[in-house]
Amino acid sequence: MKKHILIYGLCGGILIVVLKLIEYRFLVLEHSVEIYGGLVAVVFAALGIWLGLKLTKKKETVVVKEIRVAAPPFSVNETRLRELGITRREREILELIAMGLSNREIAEKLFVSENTIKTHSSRLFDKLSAKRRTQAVQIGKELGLIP
Amino acid sequence: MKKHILIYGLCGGILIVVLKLIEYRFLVLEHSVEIYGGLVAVVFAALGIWLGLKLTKKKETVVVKEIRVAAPPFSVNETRLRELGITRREREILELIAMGLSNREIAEKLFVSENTIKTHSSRLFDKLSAKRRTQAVQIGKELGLIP
DNA sequence: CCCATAATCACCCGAAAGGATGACGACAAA
DNA sequence: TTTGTCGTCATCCTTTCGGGTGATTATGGG
Repeated sequence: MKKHILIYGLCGGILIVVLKLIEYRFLVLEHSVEIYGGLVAVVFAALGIWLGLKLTKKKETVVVKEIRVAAPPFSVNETRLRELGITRREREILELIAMGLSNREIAEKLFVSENTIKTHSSRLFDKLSAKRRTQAVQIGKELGLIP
Repeated sequence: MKKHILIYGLCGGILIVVLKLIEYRFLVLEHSVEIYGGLVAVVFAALGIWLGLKLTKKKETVVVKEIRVAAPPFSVNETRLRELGITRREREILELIAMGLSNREIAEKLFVSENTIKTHSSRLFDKLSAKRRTQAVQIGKELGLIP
């Protein structure tokens, strides 16, 4: 900032000197004072505008717009799955449970017996420390196991 | 914008006239030309700065920052609640079911009998066309009844 | 090839959930 | 005042869930 002011003053000084010289050598006219004033005015006005622009140039107003993303991308938390020792089949069944299917419906969907689903879900609940399927769903969502 | 330029020019003219008068009446000194030039310089520099600021004032650079919000604000879909004729109590119980609580736990939490919870949930499932509590949760989330 | 793991299935039993129905008091709207 | 909704509670009964235990079959890694 001080640099600007220095340059500014320097320009003024130089200008005055230059004008002085010009006045005494080439512009010895009738209205030299008016011309002189006009020139000074023009030059300093230009400098002022330039300075004004300089001063406000970097003042970008950062408007932070919070944009809600429509479809938050979901990816299965594989790490947590491994941590808890949950198998693919178990995770798959958790997903179907979250969709509101009964054990029988899941069994039919996967072409296996209902007992199989029961064992899978039992082990799943153990690993998730869940006592009910609704709780398993809630925990599963929290851990990023299901969308 | 044209108005600004007009004012600008007008100021210049008035200034010159004023300075002329001053020069011939009070400031008949040795370095009157320098003083005159200096005054003109100062005034026009000020005007230039002002003009520069004016010109760039509204040029705010809008930077759009996309921020993924951790907790998307949730508001209950009252309209859908009314459409389905779901009461406050029923919605409240749906929320507790979604949290993974059993009927007994909900009953204890709300200081009512377990039978009451069962009636509420039964009516709720009817209104949601759900056959199971897990399904009710899934539908409830889809309809924006619960977060 | 053998072993560990995953997936499959069965049976039993108790607990939880769900369906149907009836009832009662509070409270607000008509 | 009557009517309707809401919240409450109960009883009976069926279905679903969940725990426990045991067993068989693939399948892939060492």
